[in-house]
Parts: sequence; C-alpha cells; structure tokens
Amino acid sequence: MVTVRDVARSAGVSISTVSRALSAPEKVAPETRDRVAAVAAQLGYQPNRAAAGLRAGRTGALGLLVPDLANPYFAAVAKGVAQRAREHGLGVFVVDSQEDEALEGEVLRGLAHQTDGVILASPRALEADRVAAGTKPLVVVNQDGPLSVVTDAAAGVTLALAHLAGLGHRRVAYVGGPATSWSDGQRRHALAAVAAESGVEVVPLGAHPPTVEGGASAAAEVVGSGATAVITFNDVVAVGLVRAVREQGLRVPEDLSVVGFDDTFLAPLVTPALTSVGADLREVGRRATDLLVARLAGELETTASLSLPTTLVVRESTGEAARASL
Amino acid sequence: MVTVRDVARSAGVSISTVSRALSAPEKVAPETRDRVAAVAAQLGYQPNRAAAGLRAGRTGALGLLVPDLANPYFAAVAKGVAQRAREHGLGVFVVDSQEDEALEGEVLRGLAHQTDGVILASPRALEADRVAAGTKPLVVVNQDGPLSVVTDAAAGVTLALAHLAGLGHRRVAYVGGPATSWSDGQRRHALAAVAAESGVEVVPLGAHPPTVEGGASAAAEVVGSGATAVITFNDVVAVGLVRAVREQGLRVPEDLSVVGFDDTFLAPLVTPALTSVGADLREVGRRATDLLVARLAGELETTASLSLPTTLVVRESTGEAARASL
DNA sequence: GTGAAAGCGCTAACAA
DNA sequence: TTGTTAGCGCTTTCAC
Repeated sequence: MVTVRDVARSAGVSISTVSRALSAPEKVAPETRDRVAAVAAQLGYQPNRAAAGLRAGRTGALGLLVPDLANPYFAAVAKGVAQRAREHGLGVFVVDSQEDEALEGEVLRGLAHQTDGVILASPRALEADRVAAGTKPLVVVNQDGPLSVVTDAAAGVTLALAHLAGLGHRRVAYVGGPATSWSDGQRRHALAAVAAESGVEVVPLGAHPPTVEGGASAAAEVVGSGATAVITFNDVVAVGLVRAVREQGLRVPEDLSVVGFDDTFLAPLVTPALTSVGADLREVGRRATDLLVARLAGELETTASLSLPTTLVVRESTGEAARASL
Repeated sequence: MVTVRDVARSAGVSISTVSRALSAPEKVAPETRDRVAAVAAQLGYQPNRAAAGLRAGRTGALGLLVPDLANPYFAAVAKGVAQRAREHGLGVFVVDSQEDEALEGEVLRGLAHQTDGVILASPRALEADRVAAGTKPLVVVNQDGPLSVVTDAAAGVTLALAHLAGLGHRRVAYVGGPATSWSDGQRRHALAAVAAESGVEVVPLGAHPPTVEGGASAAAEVVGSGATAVITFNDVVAVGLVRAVREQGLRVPEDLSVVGFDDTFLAPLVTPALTSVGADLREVGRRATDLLVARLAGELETTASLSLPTTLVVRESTGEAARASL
C-alpha cells in the first residue's frame, strides 16, 4: 500500500504538503502541486478514506436504506444514488431493511454511525428513525421531512384524471395500497381535491396489498363501483386487476380503462401495455444525494423539500368510455 | 460521540480491556466482560469502524460491483449480498458500473481500496479487473474465476429441453444474448452437449440485444428456423419475441412454445405467463458473500467454485408441439 | 508556501 | 487477566 509518506519522499516534500496538494490544491504552489500530483499518479497512490475520515471527522460515505432492494422502484432510486455519489467522490453503504420496521431502526443506527448522513427511502417508521440516526443528517424519499424528495402526487393524479376525462370517463375508481403508505395517502388526498375540476367523480376503494393478488382481490369492488376507469396504487396491482377483470369476461380498455402507477419497466411489457403515472426514479435518487451532499457541505439550511414532476405515459390500457356503466 | 475512553472510564477499566471485552470476550474475565458490556450498552457505545479498520488493516466493508443496479437480476443478487453481509456484521459498498467496461475498472480500483474484498457480478472486463483489484480478494458471479459463484447452465438447459421434448418438440431454437456474455456461451455449449440425449435438434441462432427489441428482431429467424419451440437468453427477450410472433399471427404456445431465462418477476405477469429457467439469485448473492467472508477469514484456499442449481418453472408459454413445422 | 507535530478512535504487542 | 504504549494513514493547527 502506497501512503502519503511514499509520495512525500518521492516528491521531496513533507507529508503535509502532499495532503494539501491533493485535497486543497489552492494552498500549494502550482509547481509543487503538479509535481506531487504527478508522483502520486505514477505511484498509483489512493488516499485511505478511513484514515482521512478518522482525522477529519467525516467518513466519506453516505448511507442508503431501502425497504426492499429487489423492488424495481427502490432499485432505480438506488441506482441514482450510487451514480451521483460516485460523481461526488463518496461511497454508498446500501442496506435493505426487508420491509421490517424494527430492523429498519436497528440497521439505521449502525448505518448512521459509519456514514456522514443517510438517505431513507420510503421509511416505515420515520419517528423511530430520527432517533436512531442521532445527529446525522437524514434525507427522506417519498415522505415528509425537513430534508425530503417526493414525486408530485397531485400532478400525477391530475394528469391521469384529465386523460380519462378526455376519453369520456365520468366515474373513476382508485384502488389503494397499504394503509400505512404515505404516497397512498397523498394520492387519495389529491384525487379528492382535483376530482371536481376534472369533471370526474372519484370512487376511492379500500386498501389492498401492492401485489398481483391485491389487484385481483380488488376486481369485484371495482366492477361493483360502476366506474368505467380505474387508477391503481402501482403497476403490479394494475396487472393483477386487469387479469382478474378479464377472467370475468371484461375487456381492457374497451370495458374498463386501467391506469397504473410508477411506470415501471413492467408497464410496456404486459398485455395490454399499461398506461401509467411515472416519475424519474433515478433522478429522485440523484436529487436526494445532492440534497444530502449540500447539507453536509453546510450549504443548506436545515430544511429543503423537493417535489419532482410526474408524467403520464399513455399506452394501451386506457381508451374511450364506451359503456354506459358496468 | 462516545468512545472506548468513555466506556473505560465509566467501567473503571483500561481502554484495551474495553476493546478486548467487546471484540475478544474470551480473553477477559467474565465479570469484567459483563460490566463493560453493560456500560457500553448503557452509554450507547458504537465502535468506530474506520478507526478499528485503520489499526487492524481491515475496513469491515465489502464491495459489490454490478453492471446495472436497476436490472432486477442484479438487484436480486445485491439484495442477497446486503442481507448476508449484514449478518456477518459487514457493510457493503455498492457501485454501478453502468455497463461500461472502462468505468468498471476505474470504479473497482476505488472500491478495492476501501473494502476488504469485492464481489464482481457479471464482469465485463475480468482481466482488467484483476489488475484493478490489486491484492484484494475477488469473488466473481456468473463467470469463471478462482473464487466464483455461477448458476448451473447445463442443468437449466437440460431441464428446458427435457420439458420441451416431453411436449413433443423435436426442433428447438435458441435466441442468444450479447456475444460477450459468458452465460450465453455456457448455454450454447450446454445446449449442444445435451441436445442429442434429449432427442431434440437444437438450432442456435445469432446474438441479439437482451431487450424487447432484441427479442422482436429474432422473430423472423425463429420462424424461419422451422423450430416449434424456442429458448431465449432471458425473459425480456422472450417477451419481445412473443409479441413479435403474435403480430405475425402465430399463437403462443399453440404454434410456438417459448422458454425464458432467469425467471424474473416479469415471467408470471406477462400474457401468456412465461415458462422460464430460473435460479435463486439472492442465494447467489448470499453464497458469494459467504465465499468472500471465508476467504477473508483465511478459511479457504485460493480457489473455490460454487455452482447453484437451476429450476424450470412451467407456466403458460409452453405447450404441445401441434404443428408439423412452421 | 511549506514543515513539524499532534492526534482522530481503535487494536495489538508487550509488560506486569 | 489487565494496563501501557505505540502506531494505523491521514488532516490540521501552528510555526517558520
């Protein structure tokens, strides 16, 4: 392992000059700086993060806590975080809380300790998390907080409703996700708020698991609601719902239009391809990272909330409201 | 921040006793150990990993390098790694090389430096990577290496071929993935080897991008091959292929049986649900982690290769060979 | 602009 | 069994 001492000796300077030349170049004479840089490169010197952090009180690493890394939603956010962190020269410790509230706190405690700050994606137990994180800055994705990044639910449902209204739908159902989901609450709220101005009646249905089965189990409720179109908590629920109503002999979109949420890569692949409300999840990860980095640099006051735009991708699962009613 | 000194003072012992009590309990008198543990817990002491690592020459962290974290395949592996690493009390630095060979090496160099060893998932430039990793142990997933974890391609294609043969298929095409893909090579090799004993003629087709478009672009070739069934490089390719042949008026599985690869969560969601050769990807991640940990503990010779079993999940996209030929 | 020296929190000889 | 001590590689005053 090549250390500052090796570089210093080779360049004929002291170790402090090496350190400065590499991390605060403006404090060193240009020629010295260049010489040190050249020697460092030639020797293949890589600063030891742990040592640097130990002294400077930083770790040079960020933490990312997700409920389920195998979920494409979080995988996309994680990718954005990893990407941007690299650009900032920071490492990312990734931890999967396995959707377990208790584990979330426990794991966060450890994570906070070995990072400069952590990004919490869709936390299940935010209050406990704040305690677990201690004094380390926390950026929250998909939930409220002093430092947070969310996608604009109101804009998303407005787009969906406008699209459906334009197709002649007058009664639209909403198949919700888990009652504990913050986004679900946001969407229900937004739906109620914008229904009137869209000229559409919204029928909020109950909570369903965010799975294919959850979607299937909502089929009866949807059909019974008399709605000609439905918005679902996410794409997977939409797939389950489509499958179930088809088994009842209904056609999508002729008899029922379906709008998914999240616009995952699933949406274009299923039949019919799903119209879905989406957001750029990698961008969510990137912006969360930027927020954390800015906060660490002290460039930010204690509070900053970002709302990222949502889009509606129209595919095959929505069409004109032909039926009078179900 | 509470340090060893605080615990030592509170417990009335020296800092080395605290260190020992916590990391080598058997070297300390039971009563002392218990007292230290109690005080540490009460004070909420968390050892500083960076400091410990600095002194001990370990970092307490593993690295995981994937070509694309948003790819469900790698996301699943990553989840397994994160999970098991946590159980071993190690952190995981995750890096996404964005499918870029040059970036892979560069990123690995940095990763190797701040971890005790790294897991390389489906590396694109293994030779360069060995250099970049220096002396740090490397566990390779999905490719050959001194320390490696792969899924059993031969078993997978044997299962698929047996299944198709049982349905009466006598001519089976294989739509390959990128020419640089190691798994693709393994599968082609295995296919050629087991074709005879399955009583099936295998028609290897060209390389196609591992995308929906890639699958669609293979449609003509597949139809032209006269095969009644086809095995594809992965599920996404299968979806593209199914879509394209359907547009030509063929039915799946009545006119063409399709077997995907990887058994991603896509498989059960598309129509028709895809028969697919799969493996437990989280387990792949877990075993790779175990291998690396064992190697770090010196429990392993320099070489160890694991081949994990594959399964065939039969769904709706395969059926009896009714056609004489296309 | 540069160097000497202290010390971040911890572990591992070495003593006792 | 326990304590003392010397660093791990680096950053950062403080002199010069």
